[in-house]
Amino acid sequence: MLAIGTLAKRTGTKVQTIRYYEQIGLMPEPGRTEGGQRRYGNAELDRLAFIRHSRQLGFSLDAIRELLDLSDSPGRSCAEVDAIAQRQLREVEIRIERLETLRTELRRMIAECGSNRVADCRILEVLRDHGQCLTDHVRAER
Amino acid sequence: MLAIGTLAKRTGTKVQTIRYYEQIGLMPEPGRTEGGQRRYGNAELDRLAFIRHSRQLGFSLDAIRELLDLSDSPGRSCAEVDAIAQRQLREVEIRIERLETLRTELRRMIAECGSNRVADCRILEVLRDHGQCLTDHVRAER
DNA sequence: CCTGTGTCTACAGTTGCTATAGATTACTTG
DNA sequence: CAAGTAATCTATAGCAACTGTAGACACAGG
Repeated sequence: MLAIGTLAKRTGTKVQTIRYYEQIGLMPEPGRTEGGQRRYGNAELDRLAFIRHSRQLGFSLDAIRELLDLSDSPGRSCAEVDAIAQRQLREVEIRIERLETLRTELRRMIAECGSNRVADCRILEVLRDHGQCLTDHVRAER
Repeated sequence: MLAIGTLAKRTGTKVQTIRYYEQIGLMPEPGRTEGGQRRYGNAELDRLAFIRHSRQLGFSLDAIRELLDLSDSPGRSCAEVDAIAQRQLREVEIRIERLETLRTELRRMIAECGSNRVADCRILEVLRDHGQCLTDHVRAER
C-alpha cells in the first residue's frame, strides 16, 4: 500500500495534483488508513502513470477522461481512440507551425538590433508598429 | 477621441481585455466622458498595438511591462531589450523542440494502431506503460 | 515516548483572459 | 426632440491545470 507521497514520487506528480485529480473525478477515491490518510494500490499507480504520460503528450484532462472511459470498454472500436489521437496530433502540428513563424520573427528582430541605445532599438520598433501583423489580425476578426 | 470598442476593433482586442490591461496597470487610466465612458487617443492606440503584437510573439505580460518601461527610458542600453528578446527566443526554441518530440511519438502511436478493438489498441498501450518516459520524468525531478 | 517528516482539509493565488448581469450612456432614426 | 438600440459601465465569477499556504493531525524510527 502506497502513501500519496510515494505515488507522487513514482509518477513525477505533485501531491496536491493527485488530490486535485481525485477532486475532479479523474482519480478514484482511494482507501484510507485509520488516521484518514490515503493509501493506493498498483491499479491507481497505473492509472496515474497513464494520466501523466498523456498530459506530457499534451492531451487535455477532458481528452484523458475520454481515453480512460474508452479503455474501460474493451469491446468498442479503436477508431474513437484513434480520432482523439489524430485531433491531438493536428493541434500539435498547428502549434509547431505558429511557433516556427514566431521564431523566425524573433531571430530577425534580434539580428537587426545593431544599435546600442534604446532610442533606436530595432526590437522595440518592430514591436511597436508591425503594421502588417496588425492588419492581418484586424482582417482575421472580420 | 476613440471609444473603447473602436480601440478594440483597431487592435484586434476584446473590450474586456483592454479594461483588464488597465486594471493590472499595463494600460493607463484614460480620460472619460461626462457619462463616464473611456476615451482614448493615439498614444494609447500605439501602446495597445505594441502590447498585442508582443503577446502574439509570445511575450508574457511581465516581459511586456519590462519592454514598455525600457522604451520609456531612451537613454538606456539596448542590451536589456536584446536580453529579453533572447530569453523569449530561447523559450520558443525549447517549446518547439518539445512539441516535435511529442509529434514524433503521436505519429508513431497512430501508425501502430492497426487493430480495431480497444482491447488491443496500441495507442492506449503506449499511453499506459511508456516506462521509459516515466523514468525520464522521475530522473528529471531530482 | 519523542521527534521529524508526511499528510490532512480548505482555501487563495497563478496567467491571461472571457463571460455574465443589470444598469447607464451615446448615437441614430423618425 | 423622443424613442429605440447599440455600446459602455461596474462588479463578479469562471476557465485550465495546477501550485502554494496555514494550521492541525498521523505515522515511523530510534
